[in-house]
Amino acid sequence: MNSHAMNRTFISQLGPEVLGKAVMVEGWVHEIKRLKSVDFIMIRDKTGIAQVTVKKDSPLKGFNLESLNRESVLKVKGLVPEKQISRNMIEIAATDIEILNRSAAPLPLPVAENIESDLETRLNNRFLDLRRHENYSIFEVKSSLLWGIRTFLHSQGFIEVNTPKVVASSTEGGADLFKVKYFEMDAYLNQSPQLYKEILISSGFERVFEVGPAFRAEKHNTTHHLNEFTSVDIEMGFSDHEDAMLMLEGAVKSGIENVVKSSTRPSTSSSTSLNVPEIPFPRIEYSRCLELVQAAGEKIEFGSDFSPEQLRIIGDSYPGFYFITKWPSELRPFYTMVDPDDETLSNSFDLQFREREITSGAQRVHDPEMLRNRFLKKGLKPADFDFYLNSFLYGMPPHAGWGLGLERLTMILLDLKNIRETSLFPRDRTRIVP
RNA sequence: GCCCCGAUAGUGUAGCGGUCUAUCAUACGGGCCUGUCGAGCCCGUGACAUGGGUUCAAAUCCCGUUCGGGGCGCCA
Repeated sequence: MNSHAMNRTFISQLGPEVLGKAVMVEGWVHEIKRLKSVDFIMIRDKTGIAQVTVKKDSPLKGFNLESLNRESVLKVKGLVPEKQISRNMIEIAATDIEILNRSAAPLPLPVAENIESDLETRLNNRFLDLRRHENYSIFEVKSSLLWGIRTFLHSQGFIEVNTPKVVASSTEGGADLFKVKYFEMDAYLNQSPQLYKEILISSGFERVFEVGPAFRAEKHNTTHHLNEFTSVDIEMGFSDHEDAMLMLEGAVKSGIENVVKSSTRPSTSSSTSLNVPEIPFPRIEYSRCLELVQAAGEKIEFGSDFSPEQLRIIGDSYPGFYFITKWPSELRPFYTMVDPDDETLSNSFDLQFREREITSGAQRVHDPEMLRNRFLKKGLKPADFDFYLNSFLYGMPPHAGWGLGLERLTMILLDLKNIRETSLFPRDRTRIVP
């Protein structure tokens, strides 16, 4: 830290102990109020808002209040008066104001006003939108959440890895991939680190996790899908789906604990779900969910996925986090282990929060012959996946893992209506800028 | 990909055939004002996405285009 930063005080740190003392704060002009005998400048940094007062008779060099716009960047030195007149924020009597940079006016988006703008307008001017504390706090929560998950996984002997996002072939065959030019070759943006983290299990890493982008070229248009999202993935050797579920609920609990502990309280409307959940989460078998949904009068047969409406029915019975386990084999990707007791089922699970899916996981197939057959059954060419299959030929341990959508989890914790709010610069069907 | 819906000042909105030289709030510019704190008061600037059509008359009705929203499918 340099001497400049050391002189600066964050606004939230201006407490009773600074009364009568000289301070220096830096930030943006939140609001200006000019009265006859005194001018007020609300200054905002990422921690809070303070009121800078300038008496009309106080000569401030290099300072021209008349031409000062909102959102200009200031460095203010001043005295914090013993006698505070301001009712809801700390007051600083300015002795020196330096305009570090000016803002243009009018703003394309209100920062200080309580006017709701369309998400479209907000995203087009995201840099300004994020100056609002309630929006910043979403990313504070997301960061704390991830930190808590990372801490937990480290405590369980996982190491964090990074695998390629530019790949030659599809992971699961199903989801659409973004095609990119890679010199003279065709390549794709990876939809999941699945194959690579499994290879690392063959490499003897035993426990790995990765936090990285995943790309899905699906033309969905919903409030809970992004074409680029942050996937938290784990894979663990000598383990099955039960082990993976233990890790998952532990990680989620640890993440939320960290949010509750460290957040400066999200100012988002309703953060009712921000209680540390009890573990273990309920484990509900797919067949049980099927009964539940059928009992509610829905038409669904074994082998079908649940519609949003049907997930709502299940969610009503299990408010909070719960696992749906033992999914039909045919609904799962080729690398999913079948249930040895019932070939039609798989050792798989989804983590749900009410009607929302957050995580998908399973024990994986580790027998190369079985894997080859699964490829064929799903209509995939094993030859395209030699780089992956080869790692199964020379000693691949049984293993399991999961992938968690970080934006989904953040959205759920903060009860946000649109997943785009949880991505700094979301990529959806039509948006690649900014 | 399918099905609904929408587009009015910087921002968010009202208006849904003539009374629209278009409402309100806020921002912005100017002025006033016991230190304001969701400040207040006065004045001002500023908009009907786009092309065609119907009509004596279109922000308003119809069609196309562009852009956007929601739901479904698929998934994390």
